[in-house]
Amino acid sequence: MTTVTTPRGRPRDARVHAAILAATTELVAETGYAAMSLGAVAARARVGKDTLYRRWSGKAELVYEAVFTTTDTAPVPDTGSLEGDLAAMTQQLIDEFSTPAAIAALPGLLADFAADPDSRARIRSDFLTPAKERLVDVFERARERGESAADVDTDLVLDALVGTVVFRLGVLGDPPDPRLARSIAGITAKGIEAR
Amino acid sequence: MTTVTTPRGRPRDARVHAAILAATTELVAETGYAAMSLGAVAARARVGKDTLYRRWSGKAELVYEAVFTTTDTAPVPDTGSLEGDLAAMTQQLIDEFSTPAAIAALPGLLADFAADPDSRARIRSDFLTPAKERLVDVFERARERGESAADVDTDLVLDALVGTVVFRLGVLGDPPDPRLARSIAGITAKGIEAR
Amino acid sequence: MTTVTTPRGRPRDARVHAAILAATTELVAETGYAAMSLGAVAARARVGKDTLYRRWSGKAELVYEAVFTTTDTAPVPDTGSLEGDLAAMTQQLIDEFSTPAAIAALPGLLADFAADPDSRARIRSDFLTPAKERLVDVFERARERGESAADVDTDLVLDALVGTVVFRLGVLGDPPDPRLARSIAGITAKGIEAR
Amino acid sequence: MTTVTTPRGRPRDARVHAAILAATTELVAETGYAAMSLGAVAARARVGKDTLYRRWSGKAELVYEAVFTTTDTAPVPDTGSLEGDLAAMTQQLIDEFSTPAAIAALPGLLADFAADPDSRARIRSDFLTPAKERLVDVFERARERGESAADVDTDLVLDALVGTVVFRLGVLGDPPDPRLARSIAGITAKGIEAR
DNA sequence: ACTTAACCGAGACGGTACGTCCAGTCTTACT
DNA sequence: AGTAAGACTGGACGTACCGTCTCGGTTAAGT
Repeated sequence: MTTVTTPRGRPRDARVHAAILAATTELVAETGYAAMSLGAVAARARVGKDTLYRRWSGKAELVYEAVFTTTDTAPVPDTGSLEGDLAAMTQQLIDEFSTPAAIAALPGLLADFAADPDSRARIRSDFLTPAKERLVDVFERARERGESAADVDTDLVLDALVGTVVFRLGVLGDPPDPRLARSIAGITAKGIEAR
Repeated sequence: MTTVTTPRGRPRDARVHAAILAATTELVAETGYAAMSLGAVAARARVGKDTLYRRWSGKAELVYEAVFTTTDTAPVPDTGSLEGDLAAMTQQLIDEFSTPAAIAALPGLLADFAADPDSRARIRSDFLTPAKERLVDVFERARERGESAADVDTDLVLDALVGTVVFRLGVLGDPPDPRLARSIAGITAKGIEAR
Repeated sequence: MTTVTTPRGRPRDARVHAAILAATTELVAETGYAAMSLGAVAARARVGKDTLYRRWSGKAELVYEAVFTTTDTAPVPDTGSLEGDLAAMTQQLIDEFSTPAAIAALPGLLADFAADPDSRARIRSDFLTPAKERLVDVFERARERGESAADVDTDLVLDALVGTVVFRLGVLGDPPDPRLARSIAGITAKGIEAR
Repeated sequence: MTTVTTPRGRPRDARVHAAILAATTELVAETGYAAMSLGAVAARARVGKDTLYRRWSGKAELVYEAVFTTTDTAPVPDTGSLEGDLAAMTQQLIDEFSTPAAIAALPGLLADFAADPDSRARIRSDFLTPAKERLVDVFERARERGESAADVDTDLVLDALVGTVVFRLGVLGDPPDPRLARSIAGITAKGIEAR
């Protein structure tokens, strides 16, 4: 049972929250992650710096919330084949990482997260875990169809999908090729089935 | 024809060069990429800051030379199977990225490179191209053995190998699992062969 | 004729007033004038910051009321000699300025008042005027006794007494010497008489 | 014997020093002591903030050097009478404190110095001591002329002169009356002689 | 031997961002 | 309407780096 303490004092303004996130998304896309200062975000959002630090611990947390808060409403793909499902999931990943803000933010954001053990753990728990659950569903169905053996290393497959997409789009800056998802899924699915 | 201008004045001291690279490797491993300042490197190497900037354009270039200068003497693997060759190459990659300095440097270094179009191009030309040539050799031999079709997307395979390893070791900070190379190579090789 | 508007709503709580003044006196003595924030006063008095600003215009006004509200009940000294009367008045001044809170508050308070023309005028009208009236009485009696000529520059004498005491106790931080009042009064009285 | 260590590195630029002091004097006169920020000084002097903090520990030290660095070349007055000498010295004091920058700076500067024990000691040692030496000379001559007894409390007289002038000009903001020095000196001199 | 030009250590320089703190105002729910 | 709590804008603080510059002094190659 959670003790719900009645909040006291002036409640936080949701419009302020939204204005900050919007300013962050704009600025990171315009100037890049490293060149974006929190002072500039505050100025663009017409907000004091304190208001930023009251809600987020620093640049990384702020950008993470601003850029990667896909409510993830898309259903788990069910195309009837492992390869089709993997391609659909990879495409979802590419779509999420292909916005101008995401492309500009990704490498710097991951670098900042990687520099702190707690944040590193958050990548796994907050970002990868939901995707892994969807991937487990996909493999479960593939196993029922007899396409895949039971003991697939789901973590490795997920890390490979994410790592490949991040490296291509974020680090190398390649334009999002519409065939990319199918290519990746093709190799991966066949590699798993053939074991 | 390159005009070789005879250098005049005092020649650069090779010991200074080495001292800077050593200090860089130490500091990046101790404090991390972002927290490592060039002033600290200069102080540790007992060198003026100008001496750094005379030789490298900034932190990224310096760290790149200090950490990733594997003279790459290892021969192209030839184990007799595509899977074996891929596993050997992946292991070489993991070895290169598993030193304390490399793990600490990788995400921040890639972020800095990714932020500048010229540097981004250098990742392809300086770092990936040598690896790609080795990978082309491997695929060539596999094709001769009949393990693989002609039209393998070498770039994609390479990006996947590098991206996966970087994400695992650099971003997530996972300890280097001795079975990792085989796992990755297994899926990839079978995925390619099964096409 | 003053229009007495009947106050509407909840009347102000006198105990709140007292708690704020007490917290102010404590904090200014503990931390000094500049380091004392109104937020800290509010917290110590268990009061909202608005309650402070509703009653005082800022730090200077609040500290002034908290520290210098000697209801000045002491009678005008009448020792029978100019020197004795001046010594008594100077001692009253020293007593008022010698509390820990007053010593800590004085220089900063005067600086804040001095920075604003209106507040500067208030030093004369609110603080110096009552003292001047008492000093005029003293000189009046001295003149009747034949100790002093009619045209004494009362303002100058008062400014000299206050300025000297403030400089000694507040600025230089000298401990209050019990002979100080007599020394100052001695020179001043003889200087006036000898004209 | 003082060990003169050879200065290493780039020497400090005297023009930078002068530009900062000039900007400080201007700004403190324009905006007042409290409202003058070191950031504004740096901007006006076209200088980085670090350069300020490298030379001065804070606002108080900077303003002190900028405003109160009278090389004090004026000779010790020798008018032939104690009253005349005191009047001359008081006038020197008034002149030093009557510049726009000094008037604006004095109360806030004294408040900041008073808040720190070390700085408080510096008022005595750096500012008052030279004046005291001159005052001792004056009293010495007066004693030789038979105008004054031997045991004058020089510190008290000096504190009274300074305190009175500071209070009048700095705190109350009175315009510098040309008769002020004579009035103060008149009372003080007669008060001393009459003992 | 002497000149010349680049190298070198040290640290000052202009500039930008950091994260914290406070002032003074405003917005809730409660009394 | 007064009140406690605390969010809000705005701005100064003092620190840390960046990348450049300016010193005194060193080290070879070319004269």
